[in-house]
Amino acid sequence: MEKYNPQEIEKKWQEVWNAPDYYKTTEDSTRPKYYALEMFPYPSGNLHMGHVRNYSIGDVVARYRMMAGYNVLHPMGFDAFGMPAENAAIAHGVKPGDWTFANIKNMTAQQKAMGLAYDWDREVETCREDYYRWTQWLFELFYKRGLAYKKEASVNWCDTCGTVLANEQVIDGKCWRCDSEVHKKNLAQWFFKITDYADELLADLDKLTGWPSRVKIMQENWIGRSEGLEIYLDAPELGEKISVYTTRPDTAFGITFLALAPEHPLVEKICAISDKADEIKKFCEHARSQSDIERTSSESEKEGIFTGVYCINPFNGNKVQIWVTNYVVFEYGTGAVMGVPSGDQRDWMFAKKYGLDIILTLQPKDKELKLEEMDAAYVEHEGVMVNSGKFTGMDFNTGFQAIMDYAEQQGFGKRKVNYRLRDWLISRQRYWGAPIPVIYCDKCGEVLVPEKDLPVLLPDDVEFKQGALSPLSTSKKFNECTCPKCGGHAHRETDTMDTFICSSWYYMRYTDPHNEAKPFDRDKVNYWSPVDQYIGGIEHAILHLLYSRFFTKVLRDAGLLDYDEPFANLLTQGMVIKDGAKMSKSLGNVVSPEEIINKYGADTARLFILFAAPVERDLDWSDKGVQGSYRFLNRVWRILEIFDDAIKAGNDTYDAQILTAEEISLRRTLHKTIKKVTEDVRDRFAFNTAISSLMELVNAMHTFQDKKINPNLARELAKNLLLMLAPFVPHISAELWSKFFMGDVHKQNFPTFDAAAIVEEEIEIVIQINGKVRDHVKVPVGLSKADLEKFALTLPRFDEFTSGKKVIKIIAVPNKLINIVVK
RNA sequence: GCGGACGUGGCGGAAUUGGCAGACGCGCCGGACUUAGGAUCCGUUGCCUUCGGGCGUGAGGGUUCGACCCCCUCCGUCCGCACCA
Repeated sequence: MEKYNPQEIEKKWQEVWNAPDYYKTTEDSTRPKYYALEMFPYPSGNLHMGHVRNYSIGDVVARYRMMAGYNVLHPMGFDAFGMPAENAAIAHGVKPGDWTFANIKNMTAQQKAMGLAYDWDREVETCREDYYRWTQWLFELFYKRGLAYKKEASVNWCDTCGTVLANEQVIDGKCWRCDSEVHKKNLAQWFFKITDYADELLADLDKLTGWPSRVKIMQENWIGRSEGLEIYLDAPELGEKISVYTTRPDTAFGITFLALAPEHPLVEKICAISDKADEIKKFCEHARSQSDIERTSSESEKEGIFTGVYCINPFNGNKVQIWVTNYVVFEYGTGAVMGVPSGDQRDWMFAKKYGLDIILTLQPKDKELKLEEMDAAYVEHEGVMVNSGKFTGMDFNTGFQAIMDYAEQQGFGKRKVNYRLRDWLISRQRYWGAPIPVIYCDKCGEVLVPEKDLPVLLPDDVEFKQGALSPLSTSKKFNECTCPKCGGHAHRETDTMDTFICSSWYYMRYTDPHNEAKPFDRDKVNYWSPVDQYIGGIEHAILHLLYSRFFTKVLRDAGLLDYDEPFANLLTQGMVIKDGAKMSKSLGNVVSPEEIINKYGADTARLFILFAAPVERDLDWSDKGVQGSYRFLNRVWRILEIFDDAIKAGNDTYDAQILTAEEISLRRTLHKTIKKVTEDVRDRFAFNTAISSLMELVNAMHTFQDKKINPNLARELAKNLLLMLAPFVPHISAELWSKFFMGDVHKQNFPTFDAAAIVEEEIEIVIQINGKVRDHVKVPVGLSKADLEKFALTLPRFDEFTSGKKVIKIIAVPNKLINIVVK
């Protein structure tokens, strides 16, 4: 047999797998379905190790399920709209589409060089007309359902990207993509009403038993549900009632000031009657010029200005100063906050800074608080109410409810649920995205592009000027149009959609990718969905995963599909790091997948990446470790070469009774390995331990390298080893299989273990004295607790172990140990 | 500040239900083969040791016959959220 030559055999098998029908998938009611999915990539041009890890994991899952008898959907595609294509256009004058498709071509070649089992016929590219046509169609569906609206708002603006961003896409005050500072701008923008689904998005997290709790907690925090009371405070000078929202209605008697956000509409009204109008306006300008970070970081200084206007606390009739402050967030609650310095640390600090009154409303039970001695607010949710009129004396829980009841009875308050989640800002002032299919008519106003006219195509006569508003507005043929309703003069919306919209439904399109009449067929999407195993990075814990859940629920309500959640199980893989840091060009620690594959082959790359760490954890890249994986594949090759004659001489059915003791033991190792690998792959995604047990098996086979081996056993070993290796290292498995066996290794059934082969007659148990291991003895398997206790007394070294001491008791655990407790 | 995860040999990691800590791999050391070895094969490898054993899973305490695993306190690393009223 020739030497293991990965370059040669990998090319050979990839050609087989790339045949158009090889991995073609169709619905099949006779087998259970399994939808395995890796997050589709942005076509940056080259695969990086993170992709290799992602696809290696997904491929093991998919190939294992295929061999285990499932009808597996395993597709791949590209999240192909996005900024880098546009930047390439600005920098090098290439067309975004040309740049994108060239990158896709390159990356597809690299994916194929990994030997991945994809149904390429289902490939989806979100920048293609036959895809974004349906993205636009879905936008219209949202619009018709009242879930898409345009409004002027203070929004996040990234100068570098020249566009607005959704809240989810601002990380620590910085742009998620380019890391530059984001600031606020007032613009009329399109939003998706994700807040309508806040409650369900939160509640259904409980259904996601196959998701890491980490991700669910992050989404829970992001949605940020809270229950409280809205209170209306009369402001006689303004002739208005001011609404505030609080989660601490029990402290309402302690209100000593009211804080408005600078953006609050009442501020203007106040300025109209206040003699401090100039100062107030100046303060508001100052606050608005601050970044979100400056305004909302818990470290930054709280600032405010008294307006000179008052309102009335409806609970006790107290006159309350109205302030404008920089720390109240306009978008949350009512944009106005009641100030209770005794019960809220921020209010405490604010009151201390500006010398405002403080009224204590809650006393802890164990010690008495005195205002003069306090240096912080009392924020605990327990104690007895004080200074609270008829509520004085009630304990926290009773008073909390009683105050809300009272406010509702009196009509100056209402129980309210609030969310931190904001609506999803989906317009982008960029070119390379799906145009928002809306027309503005001089007479009819906002009009949807009729379905028959979709897609609204991207024009090619645009100018890319960084920083300029919407490149689409520079296109002559795009901008001007006629109104679909009245035929009059109109112009088009020139913003495009957030690319996260494209990626919110691609996994549905995979189930019916060529449909020209609708985004996907309902029966097909229902057959395949939900995704049984979704695999990707933790960076999408909120973003893509929250948006996709939202989309699924909207499309369900619209009757397009019949399930609640898109991804039944989620696996968040760790990063690939080197020298203690994430691989990055600037650190110069990047290892190119192409290089590794050229040098050692895809099988080695896949094996190493699956073996080196558990999938959820970060993986330390090690060149030496890669060599170790390469060495292992050579060992597999070599041992089958050594067994060559035996394997070919053996039969598939034989009587295992005739084996020697050593052979029986080797066969036992084989079947234990089958059990272990099956459980590790199927139940735990513990590919590292699955591979380590395969290594143990190969090591055990090597003990026969100089010995005669029963040909039937050699055959059984080779067959099952290759079947188990097939999902991990498909090329070498296919090659070796073809040398010894008929058919296609990947179309065989994954092996099942022979329970009889695993049974051992004797087992070694541990003898402990006071919990310390002192000896090992062999006993028959299954010896009962009672028999084991009796057996303990007959141990040859029993007297030695217990001499001079008193035996207190004997603990026996069948098949495990005997522990003799002495004193 | 709040929430979460993690902490095991020189390194990556294993120990799935409270029952032999360190599987497997890397590295190191030794041996075989060899003109040669950076190929391959075999073996050793937690620390200490008077060779009986002692110690050992971030630190300290607890529960238990028995704890990497459960409980308490603390330290460290990483991640998420962070004036959301």
